[in-house]
Amino acid sequence: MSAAPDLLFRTLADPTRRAIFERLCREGEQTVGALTLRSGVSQPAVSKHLGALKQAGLVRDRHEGRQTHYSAQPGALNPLVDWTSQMAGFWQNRLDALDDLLKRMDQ
Amino acid sequence: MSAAPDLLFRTLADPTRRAIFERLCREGEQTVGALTLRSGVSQPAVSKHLGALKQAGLVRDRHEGRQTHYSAQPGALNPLVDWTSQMAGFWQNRLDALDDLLKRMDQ
DNA sequence: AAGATCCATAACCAGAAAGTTATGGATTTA
DNA sequence: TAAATCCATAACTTTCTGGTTATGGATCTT
Repeated sequence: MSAAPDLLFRTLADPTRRAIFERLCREGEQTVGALTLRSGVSQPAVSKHLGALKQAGLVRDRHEGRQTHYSAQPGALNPLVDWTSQMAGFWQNRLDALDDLLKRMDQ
Repeated sequence: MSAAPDLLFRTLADPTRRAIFERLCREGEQTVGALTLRSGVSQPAVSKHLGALKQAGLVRDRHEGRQTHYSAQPGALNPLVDWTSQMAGFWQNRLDALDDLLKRMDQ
């Protein structure tokens, strides 16, 4: 199985980090400074969160002069979607199997 | 906005706990003892994880004599699906907006 | 060139969290 | 009734993690 969901879940588990990612999704590319302003934490904390998001593939960075622009990379959420539908799928399969069983018993 | 995704992400971030949930999804209802066997951790640890999963609404428990049966509640994953598609949606909206802008400029 | 700004990294601290062993209540078995 | 089994909780330890302040390199401004 892919180890991808693990890193994604761990990365998105922190509220501050997830809020940063959400802002990037909603509002598009932002500099570290802009993100820091409404994050409620210090600039180094934001930088660290951005590093974690980047390592999980959830954001990209683009250097421009002395500032760094970050943007969301929502395709990185795909393993999460896959995992979720897989879980739902297992569930559904077992329901189907039960259904089949009941039908055969009914005959 | 709903605080639901937060608890879900936090709960599913732990690999051991997620593995337990996955097994319940794949194989259906299990007792604590059965889950403990292939979990790699002690029985109290499994009980604690099951408690966390239950609090997040991801599992149900059913008492039968001295054993407790747990089963997955995959509907609890819905807020996760919602959150994910919302993020993807924001992204798409911004792409559309950009597209519109370019079209208008093109005129 | 000097000063200011932006950001990343280092070093450190405190609280959260996952694991353990010990224990006890409830139920089943002998 | 006595012993064994199942599970949850308590108490404790250790590790991980998110936060801070301090600092420095790079770039922009004056």
